[in-house]
Amino acid sequence: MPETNTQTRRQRLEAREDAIIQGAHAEFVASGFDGAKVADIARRAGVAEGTLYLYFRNKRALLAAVIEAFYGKLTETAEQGVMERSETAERLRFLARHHLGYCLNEWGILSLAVPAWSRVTEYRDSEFIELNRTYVGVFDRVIREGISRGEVNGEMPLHVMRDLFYGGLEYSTRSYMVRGQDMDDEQAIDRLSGQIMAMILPAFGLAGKPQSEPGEDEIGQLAQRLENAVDRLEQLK
Amino acid sequence: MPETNTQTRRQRLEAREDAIIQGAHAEFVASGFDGAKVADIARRAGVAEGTLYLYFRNKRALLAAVIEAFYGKLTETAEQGVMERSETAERLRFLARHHLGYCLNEWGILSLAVPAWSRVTEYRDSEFIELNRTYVGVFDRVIREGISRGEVNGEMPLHVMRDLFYGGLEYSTRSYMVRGQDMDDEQAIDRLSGQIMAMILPAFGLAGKPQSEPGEDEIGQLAQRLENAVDRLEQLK
Amino acid sequence: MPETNTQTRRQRLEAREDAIIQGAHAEFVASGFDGAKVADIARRAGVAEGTLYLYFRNKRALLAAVIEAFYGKLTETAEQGVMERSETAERLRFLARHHLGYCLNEWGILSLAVPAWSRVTEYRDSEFIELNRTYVGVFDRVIREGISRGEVNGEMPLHVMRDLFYGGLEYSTRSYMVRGQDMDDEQAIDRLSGQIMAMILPAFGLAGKPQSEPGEDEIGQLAQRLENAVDRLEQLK
Amino acid sequence: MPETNTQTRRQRLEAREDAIIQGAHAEFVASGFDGAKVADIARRAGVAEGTLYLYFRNKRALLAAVIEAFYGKLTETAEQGVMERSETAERLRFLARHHLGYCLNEWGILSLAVPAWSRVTEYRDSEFIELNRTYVGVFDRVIREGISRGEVNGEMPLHVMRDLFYGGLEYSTRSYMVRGQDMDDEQAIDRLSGQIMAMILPAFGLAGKPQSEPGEDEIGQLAQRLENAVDRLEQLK
DNA sequence: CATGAATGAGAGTTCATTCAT
DNA sequence: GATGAATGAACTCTCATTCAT
Repeated sequence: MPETNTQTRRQRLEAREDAIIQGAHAEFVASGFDGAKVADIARRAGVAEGTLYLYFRNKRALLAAVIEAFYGKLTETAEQGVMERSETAERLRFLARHHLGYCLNEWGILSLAVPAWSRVTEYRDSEFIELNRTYVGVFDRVIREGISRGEVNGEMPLHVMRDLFYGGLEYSTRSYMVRGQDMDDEQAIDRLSGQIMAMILPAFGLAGKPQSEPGEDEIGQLAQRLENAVDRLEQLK
Repeated sequence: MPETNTQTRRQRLEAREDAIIQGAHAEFVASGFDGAKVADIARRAGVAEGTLYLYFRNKRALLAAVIEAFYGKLTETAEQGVMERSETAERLRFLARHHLGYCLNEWGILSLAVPAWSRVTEYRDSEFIELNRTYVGVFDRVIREGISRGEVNGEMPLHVMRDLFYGGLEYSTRSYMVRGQDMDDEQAIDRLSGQIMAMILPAFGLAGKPQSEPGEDEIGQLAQRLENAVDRLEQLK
Repeated sequence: MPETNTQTRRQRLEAREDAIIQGAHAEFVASGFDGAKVADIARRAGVAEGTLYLYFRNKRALLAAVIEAFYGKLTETAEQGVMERSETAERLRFLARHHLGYCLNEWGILSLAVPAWSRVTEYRDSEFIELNRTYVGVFDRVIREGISRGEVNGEMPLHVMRDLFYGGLEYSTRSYMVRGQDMDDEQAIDRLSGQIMAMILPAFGLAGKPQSEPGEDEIGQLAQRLENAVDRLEQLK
Repeated sequence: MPETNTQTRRQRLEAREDAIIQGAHAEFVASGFDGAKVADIARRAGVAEGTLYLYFRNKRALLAAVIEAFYGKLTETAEQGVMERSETAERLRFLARHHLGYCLNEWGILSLAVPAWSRVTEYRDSEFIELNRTYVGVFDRVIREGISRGEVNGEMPLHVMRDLFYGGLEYSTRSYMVRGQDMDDEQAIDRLSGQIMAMILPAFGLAGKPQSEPGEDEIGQLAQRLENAVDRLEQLK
């Protein structure tokens, strides 16, 4: 009985903490750190304002918890997806889709950890940096293993590959969002990650896709396109 | 006399406006938008607080002015640098160094325009987006011309190339800053941009350095040029 | 059995109440009334916060209990010390040392009852006043008995003697604490109370100490000093 | 014109600062430091809450200003009153009435500086201590001069005399207020200070009132005067 | 009886904006 | 046009008190 009670109580506490983190997550995404009001976080979480401070020292600690939780989930699912695949190219394509998916839905969170990066002096930032480092560690391992397997060109610095990979993905998320979502997100993720990977994989030394090998077929395609263009021109006339 | 006066007065006003924008720029970079205090901006600009409101409706308008001025300079210098170079690879290398240089020194400003992107509803954002579009237009033109010249592989969508280029550069800026500056910035810029370009240029179809020696590949090049011509024809439509 | 139980239970309750009062005492001394946190009192007492409210209606009642307990002990020990002595001078010297000792160690508590005195309207104050009256009643009885014995000069109002006695002691405690404790407390108590009493006892009509009675020796000393002074004057010349 | 303007503006600022200090003074006296609400201080001063912070960094600084202003006035008037009198006994009687008057009307303020004394670690306290030291310096000088004139018995430590003087006065203020004001304050001041001084002056070696009638004690007096002369001679050295 | 998580009113403080000079 | 003192709404955080367990 007491055990059940304890169990129940502890569970309730954890459920509450989760609710608070979720509420904070939503509010931070919606309004940014400074724009987020503690009162609104509390309302979203369904608790009183004062209650927040039983779980987190202050607003900043709340942000830290949110980011930590987010990176935790991100890293875990990334790791899992990688383990389920064996080929390097496949793994990278998965990581790209995975990252892009989170970026698209929760763009705000990732950028919440960033502004702090500009003021390097702030010591708390190291916390976020560490989380990020752990996350990109998944990518690093994939690449290292690819190199040792001879699938990946090992001549270029790992960190450059990483920067290109994540930078390209995140920037294209922004671009996509700015263009305005004209297709559903699933499609967008597939398409965007596909395009990015089509450029990056070869750069990494991995054949983008075995796909159509260049050859005489290209000439055929070209001929086709020329004919189409001419058709259209004729119509314009 | 009155003309001189008017002239002088107008100049004085513009000088003030510039001073204010500069002060705001510095303060925004140092503290972010929410962290920036109007009082500090005024102090940096050497004017009274109230004076700011004679020139700009409110803090937000001040930010808009700062970003506009920044993008203006950014675009102008980019354009100029491109014009001074003729080869596509050279131009891209310049754009990379140029962008990286601004990123490194004024990281904050670029990110100030971004957070708004997450809240797509905010109508003012379109203003910043337009500025950014104009800026990256420089890159776009370089690429289009490169394609039409046959220097750049025209198979991949332009926006993907752009995302990879700017995304890779900005992400590596962040990485560099996080690692802690262990070399002076000039060196860092050369090195980082060099590494990024070493990966990107080949991906764009530009031989990193040794460049494609002319030879029997002429048929391929011909095909490429034909294809580019088609692209342009299609765009004309 | 039930009696034993009741007995045990009652004892437990009293022990708890005492623990709470002690904890509150310590916290109040350390932080003052407003600065004291109920949570800290509970921690010091080793009970839960809510438990405090089973024993005391609120924080204010807790303070009342603390002060009452403190004055109780103060009065009791004062009374006892007086009874163990018979001469008025001895008794007063004891009371001085006794009061000073408490002042030095528990300065905070006495002053906790005071601030309320400034807001005369607060009705609860009478409670503290009564406690203080009872306490100084010990002094009053000593004086009255001294007067009736002819040891004390009965011409001056009792309350003035009391004010001088306690006021002098408490003010010199403050002075001593401000100067910074440069001697151990036992010494300080002896010395301070000695000095104060040396002035007060004669004023009360009690010979401070039998000490050196004025006589012809004074003239000898004076002669000596005059000679010394003359010597020095001659040297100056 | 500009001078007049400046003058006016500066005067207005000073007037406001004074109003704020007065408002804070009243509120602090009425409610104590912790009990005082900044909002109420602002209302009493007739300014907005934010305005307070243009003049004083925070609530604590406000208290410091209040106490400083109070001690300033206290010291000044004390000094002046002393200068207008020449006999030591007269001077002390004046100081007593003077101190008592302030105590009676503004009891709260003096005690506001005290609670901090219990927590000796707080560095700001030294500020208050210094103010108090300056104030009692007036008393000290009166006594020292009295000693050098031979009017005051120089055998006892100065700080003990001081403690007795101020302690007695303040304690009797409290007693008086506790008893409930049954007479008007002017009367009370005269009476209380008279009673205290009647005990203290003799203890200081000053004949309370009737003063020593001249007579055969002439030899003793002569000795005293000689001794005083020696003192002064020694100090000249 | 005991607990301690939950509450929410209320505190001090900040700062973008205004307006009398 | 320029100033900067004044404003007051809005924020984060604290903590005495309550009450379901």
